[in-house]
Amino acid sequence: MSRKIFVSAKDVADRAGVSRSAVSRTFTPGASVSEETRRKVVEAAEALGYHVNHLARGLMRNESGLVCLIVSEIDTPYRANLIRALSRQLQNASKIAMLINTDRPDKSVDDALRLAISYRADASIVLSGMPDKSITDLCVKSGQRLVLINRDEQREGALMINLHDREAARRAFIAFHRAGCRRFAFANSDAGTPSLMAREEGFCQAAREHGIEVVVERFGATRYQSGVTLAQRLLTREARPDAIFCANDLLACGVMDTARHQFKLAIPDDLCVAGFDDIEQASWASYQLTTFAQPVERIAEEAVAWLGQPMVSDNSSCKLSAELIWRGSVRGG
Amino acid sequence: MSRKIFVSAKDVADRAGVSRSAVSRTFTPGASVSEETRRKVVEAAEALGYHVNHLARGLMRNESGLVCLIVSEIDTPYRANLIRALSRQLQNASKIAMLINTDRPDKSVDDALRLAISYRADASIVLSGMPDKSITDLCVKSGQRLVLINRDEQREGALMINLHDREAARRAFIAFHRAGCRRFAFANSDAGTPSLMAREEGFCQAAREHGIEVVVERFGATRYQSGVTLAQRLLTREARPDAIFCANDLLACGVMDTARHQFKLAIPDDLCVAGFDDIEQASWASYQLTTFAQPVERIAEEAVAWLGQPMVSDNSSCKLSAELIWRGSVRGG
DNA sequence: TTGTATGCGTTATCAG
DNA sequence: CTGATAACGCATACAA
Repeated sequence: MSRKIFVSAKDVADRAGVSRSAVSRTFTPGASVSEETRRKVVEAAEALGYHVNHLARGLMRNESGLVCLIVSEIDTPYRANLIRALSRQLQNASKIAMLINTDRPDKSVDDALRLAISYRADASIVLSGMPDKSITDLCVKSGQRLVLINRDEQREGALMINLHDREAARRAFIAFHRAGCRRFAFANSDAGTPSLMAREEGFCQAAREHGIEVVVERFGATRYQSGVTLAQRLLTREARPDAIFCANDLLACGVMDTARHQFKLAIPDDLCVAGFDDIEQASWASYQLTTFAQPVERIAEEAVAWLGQPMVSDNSSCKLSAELIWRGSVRGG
Repeated sequence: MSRKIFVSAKDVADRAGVSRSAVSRTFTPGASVSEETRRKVVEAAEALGYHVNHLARGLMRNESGLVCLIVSEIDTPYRANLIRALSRQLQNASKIAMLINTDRPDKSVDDALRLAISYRADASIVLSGMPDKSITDLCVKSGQRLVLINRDEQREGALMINLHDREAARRAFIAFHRAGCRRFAFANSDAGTPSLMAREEGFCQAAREHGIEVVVERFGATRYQSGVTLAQRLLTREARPDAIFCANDLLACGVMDTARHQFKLAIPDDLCVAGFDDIEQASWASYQLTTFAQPVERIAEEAVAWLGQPMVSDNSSCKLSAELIWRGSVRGG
């Protein structure tokens, strides 16, 4: 057990020959303190290695400066990218990100939010899973801000950031159709996440309006390996699809690799593939995947900006568009 | 400005008809409290939605439960994976990760450590950059634990976790040599990170012992795009290399894609490639990259375990081995 | 086992 | 502009 010895404002005050209040004011932006006093305080603080105790400050101000990021599968390219953007923009707003990993099922989102409350986080941003209404109500009642990204569910007092998934999926269908594709498939995981389901429904809906039925296959986690399995199932069908829209890029990469290496298909000649997210790998020469870019920086921007605004009682909503990125995995363009 | 209203231990005490201390004891593991009192307290806490204020508790115990992760380029596969492992294992140890992004140069590692001190973090784990000695000394003097991963520099009182980079690089050379390769190259970024340089030196050293000179090329960030440029430089040389060892997998992916698509080379027949890290993409069908796996879980394990041990004054060191993963990008095996 | 009193480091309030 | 004093919510030594 290491007894930590931190230098306090009192130590600085003693050394500088001023009161504790003077020290406090020196480190509070916008407080009135004479140049002479400030100089003495800063000098003493420097010499002693003093740093304001944010725990105590948070206790007083009832504002910790902590923002809780609740997320699973951090190592997924899209998630990692979003976390990067969020942590950067939070820092710009003088806030600091607490990371709560909900990979383990027993560490549920509800527990994570409880932890956020314990640390008196100014806000929580949920990127994975969906918290229970009772716990989100508690957050809001406690005055904690709540942001739900791609969760697509109503929560009193929270900000919901979503994409126009259905519209994007519709555009994907049209692109395939113009490319001369005739047998359409949708490759999905069995996660059942609202945004993934919206893409599936939007794609099928658009096809139906053209009198075309889509083959839907769902399997496993939303990862590369599931894409492999999905491709094996889809490409061994009697009427082999010539267009596969994947719920996200990770699945698409698995589908493309399997189509090429196992089934010896040429992309886009034999098979057109599109994905969603625009992860870095989509632009790699091996894939050149046509996909929809999530506006990651915009999402982070909207979330952080909302945190700076005064609280309103009813729920806010923010709908953003995904940009179609044309690459070589779909003919034409 | 939202005035946050949290329920305090006093509120719970009033409702339960007991003293504040009884409430405190109920939520302090190992404190002596009667079953009857505990029941009343828990009931009242449940009803009111009470959560212990970790800020105040940290203030008292001088132990915040916060551990600071200092890292740049979070969206890189290897980093994201390490962060995932660390955050998970920290949670198992009842600690919580604060993420500090040092992407922006003005947000240096030193500033990050200062922030960690301000939040009275129990420890800081540095994954990127190298803090100044004055600031690490301050950390240690303040009783804050410090872990440096792959930083390869001595710091009083810190734990340094490193890999046997040189030995791994030596094994890479031997593998190439056995595969019949004759013209060796090393593809590095110009980041100059100790671990990257150690791999370069180890590879060159091993070659020198066989009387072979290695062509070394360094360029840009340690990312895919730099791999593209490096391949273009190396593969247009008069004596084209038939073996390229890359400082990490991201560079290797860029090198492989460029060798195949731009230079129409077959891997491993015309060119053998190996990397380092064993990121997920290395196992994808398009790459099948022979590489060295960083023991990510072990690294996280060692770091977290060390945090639970009593502090010692001198510095600790932990050297781990990277495991050679044979795949198809090198002949033989 | 329980309650009372005190202190942790900070900021806000108020008198000077 | 400055200094004293009262909170903030919690844990603990001590007395009961």
